[in-house]
Amino acid sequence: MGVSSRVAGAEEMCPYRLVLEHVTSRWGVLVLIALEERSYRFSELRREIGRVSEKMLTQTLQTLERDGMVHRDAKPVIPPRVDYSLTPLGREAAAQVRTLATWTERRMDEVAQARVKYDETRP
Amino acid sequence: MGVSSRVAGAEEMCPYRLVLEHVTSRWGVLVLIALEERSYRFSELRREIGRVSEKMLTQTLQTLERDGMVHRDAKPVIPPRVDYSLTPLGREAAAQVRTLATWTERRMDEVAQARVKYDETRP
DNA sequence: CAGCATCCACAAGGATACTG
DNA sequence: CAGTATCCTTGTGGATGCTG
Repeated sequence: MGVSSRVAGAEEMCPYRLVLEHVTSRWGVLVLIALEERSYRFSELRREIGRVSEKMLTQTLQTLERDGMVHRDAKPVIPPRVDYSLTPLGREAAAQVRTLATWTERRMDEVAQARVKYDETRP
Repeated sequence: MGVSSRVAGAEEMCPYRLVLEHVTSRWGVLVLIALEERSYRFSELRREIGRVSEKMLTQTLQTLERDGMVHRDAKPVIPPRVDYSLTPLGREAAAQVRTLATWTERRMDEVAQARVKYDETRP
């Protein structure tokens, strides 16, 4: 997910698929779910999510801000303070994503069972 | 999305996040949505989705099969015939993913507007 | 603190050729 | 037809160093 919203093959893809990918991307999901609870400062969010490089968090936040999902509030103070929160649109997205994430979590043992079956029938 | 379910950094990730990524992956989404309507043969599905490399489709199908979302029915005939369909678990996943996709599609003009605003306030 | 710019390694993913 | 195997290009994303 690039700053200018580039993804492999992005050019020939219908626009909504692009937004879908932003929202369901690796860090997109986590950012949305985190911000659904409350607003976060940059490095606060970084710690909350864990193991995100600064670069990826920045890119993710910018992409989601550009898509109108995230609101960025930069306070003109020193040292800089920037708060991130969800827009109403982002809030809807977050709810959907969280639903999917929760569903996945709750179905994990079914998945695990399926994997065992799959694996034991081949080398 | 690799055959053995590898993703960058997969090792240090909680397992459910991995499944979530399979389901929301580029081709995963499209496969699930397509198979929700009806079952497909391999190359039928390839045409339906469009611009998937054979390799990616194979990988995606195998991963989703291993996760217990997709059922693979290989008929022992010549020429080979393989039908793919959704399992009950896959059906649930597909419904969620489709909901999210539909939501995204319907919100596209809000996103578009947000982008214009975002873009016009910077070089 | 909150970023941006750069470099770099590795993995995703496409193209091609081949097989059961 | 439905894949597998291989090569090769591209992009993703981490690490580092610098700035307002």
